Amino acid sequence: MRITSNAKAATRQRILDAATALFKSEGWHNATTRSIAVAAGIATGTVFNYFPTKESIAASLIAEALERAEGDFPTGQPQEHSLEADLFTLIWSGLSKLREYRSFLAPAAESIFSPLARPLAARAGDAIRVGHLEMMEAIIASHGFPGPRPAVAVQLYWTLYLGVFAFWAADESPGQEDTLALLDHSLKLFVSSLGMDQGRGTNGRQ
Amino acid sequence: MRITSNAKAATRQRILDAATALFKSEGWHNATTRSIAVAAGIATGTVFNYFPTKESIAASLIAEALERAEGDFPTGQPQEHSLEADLFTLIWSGLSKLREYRSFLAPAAESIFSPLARPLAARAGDAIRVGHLEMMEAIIASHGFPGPRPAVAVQLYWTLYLGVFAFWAADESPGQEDTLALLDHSLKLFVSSLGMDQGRGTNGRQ
DNA sequence: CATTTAATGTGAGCATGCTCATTTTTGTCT
DNA sequence: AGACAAAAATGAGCATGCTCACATTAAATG
Repeated sequence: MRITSNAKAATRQRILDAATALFKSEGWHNATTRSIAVAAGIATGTVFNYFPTKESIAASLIAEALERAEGDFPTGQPQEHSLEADLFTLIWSGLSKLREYRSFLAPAAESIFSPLARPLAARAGDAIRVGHLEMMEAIIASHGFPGPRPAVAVQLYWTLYLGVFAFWAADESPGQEDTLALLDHSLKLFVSSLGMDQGRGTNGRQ
Repeated sequence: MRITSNAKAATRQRILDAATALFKSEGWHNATTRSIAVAAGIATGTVFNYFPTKESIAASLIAEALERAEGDFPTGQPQEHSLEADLFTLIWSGLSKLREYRSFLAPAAESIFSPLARPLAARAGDAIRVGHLEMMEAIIASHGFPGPRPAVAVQLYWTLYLGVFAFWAADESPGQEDTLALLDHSLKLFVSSLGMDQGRGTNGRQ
C-alpha cells in the first residue's frame, strides 16, 4: 500500500475536471452524473465512490476555487484602509478571481443554500469557513471594533456573504455593478452594526 | 360548464391537505409525490395537473400561510412606534403565526432558496411579495426615511427577511431567542442603512 | 510465479419527480 | 336516453441521483 492514493487522486481529479467542464457547458441540471462519468472515462457508480452526492462535487469545486482565490490575500493584520475597504477587498477580490466560474456557479449556488441547516457557516466547507471567517475576524479585530455575540456575528457575516455571493453568481450587469452596489450597502450595514449595543436588543417591546 | 371549478378546487384542496400532513409527518424528502397522491386519493399524474412541480406545492402552502398570517396586520400607515419596532412586528408576528408549520417549513424552506435566480424577490410568490414588500415600503415611507435605489433596497430587505426566515425555520432554541437576536441585529443593520448615502458608494477604491 | 487479501471499479437496478398518450367522467344538446 | 365534446384523471414510462452485490485490478506474501 504505497502509491495507491496516486491512482485514487488521479481518478478524483478526472471527475472534478469532467464536472467542471460539464457544469460550465451544460449547466447544473443538464450535467448528469452519468455524463460526468462518461466524460471522466469511468462508470457511473465510481463517481459515488469519490463523492457522496452530485452536490458534493460542486461543493468541492467551489471550496477549492474559493481557497485558491483567497489564498493570496495578504493577511488579516492591521491595514492602511478602513474596515469597510478591507472587507470589500476580502470579498470582492475573491469574487473577481472566481469570475471564470460564474457560468456554473450560478446554478451550483443552489447546492450551497439548499440544506439550510442550523450551522449555516459550516455549510460551505472547512476551507471557506476557516479561511474566510478567520480572515474576517482578524480584520475586524485589527480595527479594534467590539462585536456582537459571536454566534450572531458569524450568522450576520454569512448572511451578508452568501447573499452577495448568490446575487453575484446571477448578476449579469456590466462589470457586476449591481453586485458592487449591493456589496457596498451590505458592508455599510455590517460595519455599522459592529459599533452597536452588544447585548440583546429589545426593539421597544416588553 | 357551470360548477366545474368546484370539483377542481376540491381536488386541489385535497392535494394541499395531503401535502400539509405528509410534509409535517414525513418531512420534505420523504413525502413523495406518489404518497401525496395516495393520501389525496388520486393518481400520481393528477397532482401535476394542479401543480407544475412538487416545489410549487410547498410554495403554495407557504404563500397561503404567510398570507393568512399577515392578513391581519394593521396597516403600513404611520405607527406609534419606531421604524425598527414596526418592521419587527411585521416580521416577527408573521413568524409567530407560522409556528405550527415550523416542522415542515424547515425542509420546505429549501425550495424557496433553490433557484436563486435574478429576481429573488419574485420567488416567494405574488402573495408574499405584494403583501410583504408593499407593507415594508409603506412602513418605511411613513417614517420619512430616504431609501437607497429601489433594486438594492428590495434585495437588501429580502436578504434580511429570507435569512431570518431560514434561520427561524431551523431554530430550536427556547422561544426562538436566537432568531430574536438575529432579527434584532438585522433590523438595526437595515434601518441604519436607510439613512446612508443614496448614491453608489466606493469604499475608498478608485 | 502462485495465492491471498485489500482496494478499486462496475453497471443493473431502485425510488423519485415529472410527462403524456389514453381513458374516464362530466356536462350539453337533441 | 343517446351522441358528442370538453374537462379531468390515469398510470405506464422516462431520466436522474444514488445503492449495492459483484467483478476486476493491484499489492503483499509465500
